Amino acid sequence: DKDPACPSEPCPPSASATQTFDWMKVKRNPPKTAKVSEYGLLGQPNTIRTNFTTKQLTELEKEFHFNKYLTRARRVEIAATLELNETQVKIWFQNRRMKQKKREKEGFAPAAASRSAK
Amino acid sequence: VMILRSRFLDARRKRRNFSKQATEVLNEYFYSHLSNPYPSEEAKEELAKKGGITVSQVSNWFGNKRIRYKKNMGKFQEEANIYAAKTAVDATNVVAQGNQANSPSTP
DNA sequence: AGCCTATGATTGATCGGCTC
DNA sequence: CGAGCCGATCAATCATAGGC
Repeated sequence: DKDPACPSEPCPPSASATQTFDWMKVKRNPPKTAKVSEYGLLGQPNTIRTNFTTKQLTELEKEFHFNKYLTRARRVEIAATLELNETQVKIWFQNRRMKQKKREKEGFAPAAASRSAK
Repeated sequence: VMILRSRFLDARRKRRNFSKQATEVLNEYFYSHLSNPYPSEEAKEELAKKGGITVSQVSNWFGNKRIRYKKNMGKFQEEANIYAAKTAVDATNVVAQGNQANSPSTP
C-alpha cells in the first residue's frame, strides 16, 4: 500500500533505486519428476528435488565407471533396479559427465595459488 | 528418519571465504552489469585471474549472487549503491550506436 | 559457548541450442 | 519431428566461517 516513489508501476515489493531486470524475474518450472498417472490420489507431488540414496549413488557411480554413456537397455535396467525414472538416470549421467569434465579441467590448474599467504 | 545424511565428508567441508580483493572484483562486475550479470567464459577467466580464484569459483559466485540477489533485492540495495558509484558501464539496452566507451580492462 | 546470518560448494533438475 | 547431449543456470540445501 505504500509507494514511496512509484508513479504507475507494478512493483509489489518496492524497488527503489535499481530496477528489476528480466533475469531477476526468471522462474524455473517445477520438476516433473512425479508420475501422477497411477494413483488416483494426488499422492506425492514430487515437485521437489529428489534425494538419491547412498545405495543408488553407489550403483550409478559404479555404472558410470563402466560406461560413461548409457544405452537404452542399460538405462531401463538401472532405472528399474534403483527404482528411479529413466529420465532421472539419464540426467544423472549427463550431470556426472559434466562433473567429470569440470574436474579434469580444473584438477590440474591449482598448481600455483599460495603466494605470500602469511 | 533414514540417516541418508551420508553426504558428510563430501568436499564442501573446508570452505574459505574469498579474499577482500576477489570479492571486490566480483561485486564490481556484478553491479556494473546488473542488467545482465552473466559474464562470458572469457570474462570469467579474467575475473578469476584478477581475484586469484578459479573459473568455477567465479561461476559459483555469480550463481549464488544472482539467486540471492533476486531473492531479496532489498537486502543488497546498500551494496548496490556502493558499487554502482564505483563503476558505470551499464548497458540496459544496446540502443543507439556507440562511440568509444567499452572494455573496462587493461588500463 | 551459543546462535544466527553470510557465503562457498554441491547437485537434481530445467532451459535453449545443436546434432542426428 | 523428437530424443539425447552439452553448457549454463537455477534453486534448494549442506556445512562452515564470521559476527554478536
